[in-house]
Amino acid sequence: MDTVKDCFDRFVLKLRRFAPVTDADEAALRALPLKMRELSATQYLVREGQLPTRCGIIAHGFAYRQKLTIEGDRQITMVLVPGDLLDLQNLFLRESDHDIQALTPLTFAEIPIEAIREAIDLRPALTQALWTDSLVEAAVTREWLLNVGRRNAKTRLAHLLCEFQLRLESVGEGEDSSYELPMTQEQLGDALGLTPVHVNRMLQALERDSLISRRHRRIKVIDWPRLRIAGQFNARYLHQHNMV
Amino acid sequence: MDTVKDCFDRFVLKLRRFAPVTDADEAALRALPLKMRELSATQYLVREGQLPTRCGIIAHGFAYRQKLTIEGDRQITMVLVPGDLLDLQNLFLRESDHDIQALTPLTFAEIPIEAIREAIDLRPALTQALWTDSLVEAAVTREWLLNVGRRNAKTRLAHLLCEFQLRLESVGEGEDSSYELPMTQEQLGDALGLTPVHVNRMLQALERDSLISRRHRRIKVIDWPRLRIAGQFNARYLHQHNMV
DNA sequence: CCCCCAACCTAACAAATGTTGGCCTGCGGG
DNA sequence: CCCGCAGGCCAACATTTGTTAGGTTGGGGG
Repeated sequence: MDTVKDCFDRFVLKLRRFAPVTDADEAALRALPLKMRELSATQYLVREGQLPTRCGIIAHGFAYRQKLTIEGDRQITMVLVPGDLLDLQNLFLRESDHDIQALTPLTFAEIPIEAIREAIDLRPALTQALWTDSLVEAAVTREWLLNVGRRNAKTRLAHLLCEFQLRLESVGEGEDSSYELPMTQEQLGDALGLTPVHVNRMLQALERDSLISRRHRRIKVIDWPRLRIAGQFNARYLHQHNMV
Repeated sequence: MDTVKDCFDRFVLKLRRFAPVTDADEAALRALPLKMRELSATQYLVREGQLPTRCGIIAHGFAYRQKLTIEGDRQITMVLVPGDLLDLQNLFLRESDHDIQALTPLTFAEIPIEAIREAIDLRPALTQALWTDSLVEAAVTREWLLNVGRRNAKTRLAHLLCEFQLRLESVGEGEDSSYELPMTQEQLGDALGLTPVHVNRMLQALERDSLISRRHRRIKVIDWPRLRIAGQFNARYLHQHNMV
């Protein structure tokens, strides 16, 4: 299997949802100098305060962005899936304002920031595609803020599960309404602003309501329509049909 | 007084914190076709689901981005101050995923999206400046997510007050450590994921601790160092020294 | 093959924050 | 000049979510 190809296939597939990408643009992306790298779970890709000079695209595995309070409480602000850009923001921002950490064993293509900068200078379509990607990420973060700020624990969790289902399906990782959710309940809590104990209670509640079933860490969505309602889920913020 | 000049002075001042903007770039911005518009408080600039075709820059007054749950609970995801872009994301995203609403009477320069698109096609420096601006906005949203998800009510409120102080100072609206905070306690609650009753309690707590004083809606920061500590405030996420 | 540890689960209790309802105040409009 | 009403304030009580602590389980490493 060709990891580099997988990586760019997913990446380009995603960009084409958001912006026009011609075959020539795609070729330019695939021609970028890169080095495939691997990390084991929990390793850091970027730490807050660092000045990174590379950018990554996930081929396999998951990662997440997190921020810490002074007391060490953690908020996960985004989960990154295959095809996602790891640290595009460092194209223009000097210091990273958050950590990026591997959630599972991770394979990614590492590209020098300078190479990306040259590519977008030459190809306005790539500027549009990447910029749009960062705008969509901001939209997802806004939705998470609504989720954490204004929805109760059960709704919040259901919403997150809906989002994963859609995002994983869209990169071909979710089969017949079930998917591997490689997060501990503690990490789910850190994404939702809840304690692991309460995440556990709410997972059981969703299971009791026959919205999902669980086996180890595989989530199976049993009743998508009702899960959607339970999570007040409206996919607009994912902007997946931006190019219609 | 020249409102258009005020508006662009602040706007360019802000961009120069983030990205190199030459005098020629600045001239190109100032040459954009625009129409000054005014709105009264509570009027909407953009509604979720709309396809806006214009972009605004605030000259005077405040606005905010908000999202609503199905039940009508509101989360304010960002407060916009003079010099801020009102809806740049609509440069590339079709449907707006949130509302933008005036918080106070508002004066802003309205620019057709097409004109901005042409300007950035001609001038890569403007692409960088505006893109960076949207990255900083995303960074602020991430910090708010941390704030709402992982900090207690008092810390959260103190953090928000610190952020306002800095952002207002940086556009010349905060004098001698006090500023007009034109938000009701209900709106503060909607920004913090709290009820107005609890915002009231926490404002009183901060006042009792002699960190701030209040007179109507004017906030005076009495003890900035201690307010910073109380709010666990670290300004890194504002990226105000990106160009150093 | 077994051991060990991380993750999961559970329950009793504690605390933070929300809810309700009512009163007070000041300001803008008639 | 007064009236009405939005915003602020307050207190009693309700609820959600957090805390602590301990027991259970399953899979990877030795």
